[in-house]
Amino acid sequence: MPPLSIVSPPHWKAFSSRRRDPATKREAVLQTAAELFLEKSYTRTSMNDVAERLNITKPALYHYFQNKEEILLECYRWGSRLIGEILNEISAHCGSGLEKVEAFIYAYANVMTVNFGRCVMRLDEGDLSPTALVEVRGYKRKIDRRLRAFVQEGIADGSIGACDPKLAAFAIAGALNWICIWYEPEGPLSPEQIAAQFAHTLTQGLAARHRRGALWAGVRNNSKPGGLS
Amino acid sequence: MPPLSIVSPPHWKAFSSRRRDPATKREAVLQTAAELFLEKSYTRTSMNDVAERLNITKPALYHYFQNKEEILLECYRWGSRLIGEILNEISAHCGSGLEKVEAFIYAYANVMTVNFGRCVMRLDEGDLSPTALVEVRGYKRKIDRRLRAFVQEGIADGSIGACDPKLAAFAIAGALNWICIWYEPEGPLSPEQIAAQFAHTLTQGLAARHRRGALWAGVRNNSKPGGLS
Amino acid sequence: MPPLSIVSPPHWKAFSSRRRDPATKREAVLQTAAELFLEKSYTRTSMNDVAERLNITKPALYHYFQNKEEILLECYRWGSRLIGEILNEISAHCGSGLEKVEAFIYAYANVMTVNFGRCVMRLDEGDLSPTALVEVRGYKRKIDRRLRAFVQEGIADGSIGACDPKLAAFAIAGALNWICIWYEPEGPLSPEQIAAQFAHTLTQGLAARHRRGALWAGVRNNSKPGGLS
Amino acid sequence: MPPLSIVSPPHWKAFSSRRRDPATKREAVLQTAAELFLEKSYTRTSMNDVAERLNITKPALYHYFQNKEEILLECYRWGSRLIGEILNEISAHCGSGLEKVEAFIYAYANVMTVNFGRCVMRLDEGDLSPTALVEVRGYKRKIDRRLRAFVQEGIADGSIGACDPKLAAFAIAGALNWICIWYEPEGPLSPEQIAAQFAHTLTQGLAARHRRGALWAGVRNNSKPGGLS
DNA sequence: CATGAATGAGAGTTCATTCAT
DNA sequence: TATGAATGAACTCTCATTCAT
Repeated sequence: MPPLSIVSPPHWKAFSSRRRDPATKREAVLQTAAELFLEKSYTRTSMNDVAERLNITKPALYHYFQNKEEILLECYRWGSRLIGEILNEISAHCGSGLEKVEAFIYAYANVMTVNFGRCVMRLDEGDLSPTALVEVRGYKRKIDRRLRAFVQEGIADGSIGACDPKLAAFAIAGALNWICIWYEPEGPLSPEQIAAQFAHTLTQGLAARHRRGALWAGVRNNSKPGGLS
Repeated sequence: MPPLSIVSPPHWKAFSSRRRDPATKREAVLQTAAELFLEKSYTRTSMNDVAERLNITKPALYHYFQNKEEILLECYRWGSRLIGEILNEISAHCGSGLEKVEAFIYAYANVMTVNFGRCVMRLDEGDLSPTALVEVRGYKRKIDRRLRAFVQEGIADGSIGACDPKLAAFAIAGALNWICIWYEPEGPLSPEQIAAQFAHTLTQGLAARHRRGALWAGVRNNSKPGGLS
Repeated sequence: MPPLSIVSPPHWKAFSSRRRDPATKREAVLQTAAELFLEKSYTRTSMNDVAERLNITKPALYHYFQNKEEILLECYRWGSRLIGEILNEISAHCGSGLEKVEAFIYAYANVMTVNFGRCVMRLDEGDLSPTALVEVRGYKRKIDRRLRAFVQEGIADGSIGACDPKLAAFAIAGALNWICIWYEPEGPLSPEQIAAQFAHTLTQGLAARHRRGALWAGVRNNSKPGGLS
Repeated sequence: MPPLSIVSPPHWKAFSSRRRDPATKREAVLQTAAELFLEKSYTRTSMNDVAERLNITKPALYHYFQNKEEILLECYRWGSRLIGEILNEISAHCGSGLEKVEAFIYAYANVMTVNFGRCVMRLDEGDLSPTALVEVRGYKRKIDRRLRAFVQEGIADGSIGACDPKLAAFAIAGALNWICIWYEPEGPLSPEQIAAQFAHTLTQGLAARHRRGALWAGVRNNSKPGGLS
């Protein structure tokens, strides 16, 4: 849907006609809710807000979702599915561990600029009921595990230097997840720009790569942070 | 639990006697509130919750703070002060740009495991009033600017490879800020372990540095946090 | 109590059915609130009190009014409208300045025995927010100005003796406004009786008109309210 | 105390020295409270407000008064005493009923510009407990009865035209009591100006006295407050 | 005596949710 | 089917009043 990716119709249009696919309407609710949740947080978004933006009445929402939390949960599910698909594709197509990690960074950075993707990492898990929390934590753990597996692969095949895969994955995931907090759709940075530099910075590091031997080794030692509280 | 005896006394002890330093009590409120805000989020933490944990009544809190938001704002201020101090020390003592960034990562990772530090980055800005929001945004912008300045210094002095300093700072800050979301005080990872690997990973990158001697590999291995799940 | 059957039904009847003109319900709320505000003052009247008297729950009130103050403000508006209409009619129909003032006294005294009219002058302006206060002060000033204009007309056309119109208007308004403080609907004085004597006393004064012909005496006699306790 | 009538010392000075007549302090509390009650109403005046303006602590107030209501009640008593004295003086010294009424209007209008006097008529009786209410109502009734008696005297001695004394007293009292609502100490109207015109308007009426000689016109002119906007 | 600290009761308001039509 | 109306529970905050020192 290339043209739609630029200007998609407002979600409430899905409700303009009586005869409309209920699934479409459900999705419209979801899209609108995700929007609002990201704008104002789940707690500050009232069912009224959602209904208003869709030009429907509040109880109508309860036709499509049992309660507010189900809407939230569906946002998480939708976003997790998006991320899962990325991971599948990467697992299938890419080469070395480092290449997989790089591909992941690139693709994931893009997802973090999409509403449902942002929801997964930006919204507050604490708003979920215990049951739903378990489910969502499951999704997140799975993502983490798969990223970690890429890192481990890389260590094994020598494309990634020795390190603790868990912490490496946390560092990568953190940098990427934080995107969904500072990213602004209307801002100056395009998702691609972000993705590209992040892929580079996280894999190659900040340090200048001088064609160097032992000399630099000493410098690196010195650069170890000492004496900071 | 003898080892816990070095731990500071529970905050509510500050309220056990009527005549006691009000500043101590104020801080006790703040500490307890920060705890709860991190556990359950600001919105889900009621003034009653704070009062209960301190073994006082709700209105007593209003002796020390004008309203709930002031408590929140003070948490932000306290945390921002912590981070500001780190930055000052680094600016004063460190060498090259890369060294500053590394020192920053190390110190900042540690702050992200401390309640007030976590508050700054973990709590939802949206809970602040417009005025307070401006203030807090100011603190955050300042932190970002100073980190970015370190990166620029590094690029200038050749210790950091060419890159967009803004995005580099975002990557670093993201990885670090995310710590305050997954970090658990009782968990298996010590703040130092986290800090050490993050400092390495973010500056040197994941990618293996080829054509390197075994010596370095060993050193890196040693610095790796061991025994992580 | 057959004579009471002409009395309007209790306001809570408006809420007996779920589907009923919302405007009717809004007015019922207003009437009930005005009643209570006059009985117990605005501050001492809780939203619960209003709701209880209407046999509904507190939050239901918020369907019809945004907050407590809006209810208060609407009472002021309603009453001001009543008074404004009086003034319009008088401006249109009456003759000399003195006749206008007399007509005003008569009509106004009656309004001061009606709930909404009483609200305007009896309730405490200090309970209004600054914005609302400006609005209400505007209404009051307008009333004052128009009464003062009648007095000035009277001075100009010779029907009223020389005096400071501002103070004269204050005296008249004061006497009339005070009605809403001592008047009791169930009391022995009918609004008409009050209106009649006030119209006489304020225009003709207390002082006996000595050395006058029978003509004048008779007129005075006729205009005197008879049968007062 | 002529000099004090212009610039009396702030009431909190009574508390500046440890050794001070407790009665003086009590009165200072009363004066301050009356001030605040008139500025913001009894309900909106907190004990804190009173204490703050006196530069003392809240519980100190409870040394001089049992509770907030006692302060209010004392204001009523003080003011009622002032008014009672006026009435006594008039009863003793004046001549005809009309003269007494006129003297009353003059004196009473002045009292209505004094804090304690204003309290009696401006503050909301509803803030009093049932017992106190009975007491205050008693004071008010007494005032009303005495004014009414003057009117009756006037009717009997022919100085006042036939009318219902009760309603006449209400009209006069209303006009006068209302002063305490619109009067501003810093405003352009002096108490004397107000008193003078009110005395005239209420006794002579608004209506021009036709077929009268220049003598009367002149007198009326003199009594008119000049230079009012 | 005087004070800082604390409390209990109650206010207005919001909101997810569910009747009743 | 879909909606306007209604609810109950919860939360923040205020204030007169009273301990404890």
